[in-house]
Amino acid sequence: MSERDQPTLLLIDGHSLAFRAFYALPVDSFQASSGQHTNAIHGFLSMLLVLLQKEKPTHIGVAFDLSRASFRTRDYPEYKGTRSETPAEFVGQVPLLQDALKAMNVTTMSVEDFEADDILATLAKRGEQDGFKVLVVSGDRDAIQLVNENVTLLYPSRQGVTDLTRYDTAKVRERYGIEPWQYPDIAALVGETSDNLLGVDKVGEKTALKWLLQYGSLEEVLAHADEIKGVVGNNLREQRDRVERNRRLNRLVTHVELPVAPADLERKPLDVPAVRDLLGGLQMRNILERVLKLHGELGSEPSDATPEAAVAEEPSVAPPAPKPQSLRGAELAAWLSRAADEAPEGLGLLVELSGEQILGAGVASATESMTLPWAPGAPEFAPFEEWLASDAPKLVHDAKPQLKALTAAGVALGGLAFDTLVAGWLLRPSGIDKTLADLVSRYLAEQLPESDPNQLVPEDDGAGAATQAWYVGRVVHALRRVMDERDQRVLTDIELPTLRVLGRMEANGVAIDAPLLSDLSAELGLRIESLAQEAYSVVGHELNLGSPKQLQEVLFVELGMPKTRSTKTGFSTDADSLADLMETNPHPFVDVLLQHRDASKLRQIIETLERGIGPDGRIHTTYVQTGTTTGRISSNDPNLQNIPVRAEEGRRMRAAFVRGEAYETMLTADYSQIEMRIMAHLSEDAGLIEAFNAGEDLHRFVGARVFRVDPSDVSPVMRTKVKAMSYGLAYGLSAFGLSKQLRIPTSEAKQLMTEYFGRFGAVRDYLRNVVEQARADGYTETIFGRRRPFPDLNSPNRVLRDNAERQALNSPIQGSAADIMKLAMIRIDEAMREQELRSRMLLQVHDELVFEVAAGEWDAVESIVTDRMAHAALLLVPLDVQVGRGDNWDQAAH
DNA sequence: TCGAAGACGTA
DNA sequence: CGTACGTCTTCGAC
Repeated sequence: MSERDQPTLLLIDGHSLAFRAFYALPVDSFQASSGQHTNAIHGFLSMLLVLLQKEKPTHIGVAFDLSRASFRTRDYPEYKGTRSETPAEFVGQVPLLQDALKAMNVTTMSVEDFEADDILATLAKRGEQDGFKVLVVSGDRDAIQLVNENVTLLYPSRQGVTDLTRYDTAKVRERYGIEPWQYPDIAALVGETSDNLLGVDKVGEKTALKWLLQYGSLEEVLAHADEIKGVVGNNLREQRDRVERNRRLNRLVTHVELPVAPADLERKPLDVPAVRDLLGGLQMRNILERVLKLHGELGSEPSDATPEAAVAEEPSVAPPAPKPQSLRGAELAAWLSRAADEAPEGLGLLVELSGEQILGAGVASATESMTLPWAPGAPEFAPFEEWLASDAPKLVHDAKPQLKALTAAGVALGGLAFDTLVAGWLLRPSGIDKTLADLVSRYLAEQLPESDPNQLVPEDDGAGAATQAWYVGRVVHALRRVMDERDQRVLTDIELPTLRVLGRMEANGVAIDAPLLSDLSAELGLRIESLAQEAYSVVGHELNLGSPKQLQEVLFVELGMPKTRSTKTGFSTDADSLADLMETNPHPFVDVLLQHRDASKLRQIIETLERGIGPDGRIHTTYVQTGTTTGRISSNDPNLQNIPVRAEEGRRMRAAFVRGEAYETMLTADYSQIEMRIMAHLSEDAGLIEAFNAGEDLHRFVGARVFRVDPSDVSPVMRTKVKAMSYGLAYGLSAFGLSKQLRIPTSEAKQLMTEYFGRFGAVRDYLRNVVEQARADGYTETIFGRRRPFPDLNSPNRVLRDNAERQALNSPIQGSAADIMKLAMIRIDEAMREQELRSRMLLQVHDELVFEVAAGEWDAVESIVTDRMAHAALLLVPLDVQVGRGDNWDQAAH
């Protein structure tokens, strides 16, 4: 038989692969509307499909464990005893997976008293004898012993399931330095943690391999155990029982009695209706399509309809995009009215833009789409503008720029009912789904057709505006099925109204005193130049002060300074490290360098701001509503949320943010200690609640409790320490971190934390509880129901897990504060519009808002702002709002 | 030209 | 070995 004609037998350990899939794919993302989890099924079938395609096996079999009990557990009851309870979400998927395989006409089998790998071993051996090329897929390393010139093991990698490492004889030799059949000898000596098999103490792969190479086999190693010196030799002699037991248990059985022979496992065509029924019912559209596609490529089963026809009949398979129509005038009015009536859930809408310029629009229902070569004001599209302005629900992807363009063109947009970008972010705030195409692929398991940039709107047969609008509507449909009422409320009550407010703020912009900025920039330029010269003369040569690499050379080599904290590429030259250096080794170079850095940073910020000033003399930042994991808003292009404020020079920069000419003054309003207040609310800590209700200086109050003194006796040092501790709490600060920040010994930091938690115990309980709850739930939640998933809380990787714990601790606090600020903004905006004030909201910096106030409106604005901010949420402690007034941002902040 | 790393500004 | 961001510069890979 020629190589080409040799039949290939694919043997899979079903349980172990499905289990890998379960942990490789997020359980929450694969769920049918019934609540049935499908991630393991999905992952397993993905892997199977890849294998069918790549390996083209002629015969297939999948073996499952019947239960945990087997002849091995009778021999050694603790076998696999350390494995924790199988998650319920997984257990429920196994029978469904078996059904799916049955529908695909793939033989599955289980045998009482044996594990799946024994079945595979038996079939592999027979298959080899019968002339098959055998592929074994198993996540159990013991399967390595099966490898030989006719048998290859495919072993799943740590992360995915579709990523399989191919172990043939050569690969095993390369990886383990032995022949495959010797692997159980190594494993017997080393042990296998996952099977609860202890090996010989202090013996790892290296030692085991050395012995095997020296004596030739495990038997010989044991026979010569007396000759082996040292502690390991002793251990081997004392623990040879373990080795013998391990070797007994890890030998796979090749004589399991089976009802089938390899030849019976021939690949057969699918039972198409059964496959559709099962996978369709589980809403696994993507997998279903792939299965049917592969089936079609097999070209079998002539009795069934062609795959294309089958797709059209089956509603769970992607419908083709409707051909866009193009109507205008009365016909358009009639279409819109009928489509809107037929789709009470809303119509997809896309306003096509080039910058702020409107190029056209697309509208779509579930079955029809409309392309509009529309320019605002064109009479033949008047019905469209009326529909836009009406309350009729619109479904949009990334509505903010479209809303802004419409507003700028004098067109109103009413009834914004859904934004797929925002909703996608609410479900997965870690931010992987950024485009409509991402959402289409995740939630519809389809590909958004490529849009042709050269294509004009009317000829819309790719992803033009109409087709995109149609996809938006379908994504909304899919998203609504995965969103519960809580998700929907966050979207409707918080995010969509916030989107409108942000749009207005961006359009408003903030006026800049450009001459003030350029004066400051020039002054800084001079200072930077002279500081650089000074630095060069101190070290005796020129260098690039902005290059950490060159700085390291000068600091640690030329000047011989002690090494600082190490980084990936060497040693740190950051401000903290340099400050440490100044303590032990004061040197003029370090001092000059720090000043130079300071001035350069400031000038750099100024230059960025100057580039951002528009023709109207104002800076229009962009607020990114979907840019953070916690619910905060971010600002970019330019970022106006990191304008310096701490240093004196920074304040001069803020003084360049001024009221517009038509306005009387600026108003700033900020929440004081909002995160600590949220902490008080969430933890219900009596002491902290009292602190806020007492109305006394928070840190003085807390200091008095922690140091057991009278509030009037809290010294500035005590206050600083307590303040750092309080702020650090919400970040998961450790004693080490606290000691570093306060430059005090770790022991003192530890002591401080102990005292603090002794007095505010409910805070500690709360913080612990948040993490535990998140570990159990897989997510955290803010006061208003915004969720953030935390897949890493159960990670075996400690760094990942520790990071996730701190994030989980911080998220409800930062996120609730963000929610409160958004609600306040919505209500302020609403009240200002109701009262028809000309004053405008300009900036949001997380806990601060900046307004410009029109003449005569101060009292009204101040009262609205204070009231709406203070009452945005009802907590166990009051929300304190500080308001300031001035001609510019700096002045108004005091 | 791009991305990573380091640095640093804000809440 | 403290959360959440955005932007700049340098430097090495492409």
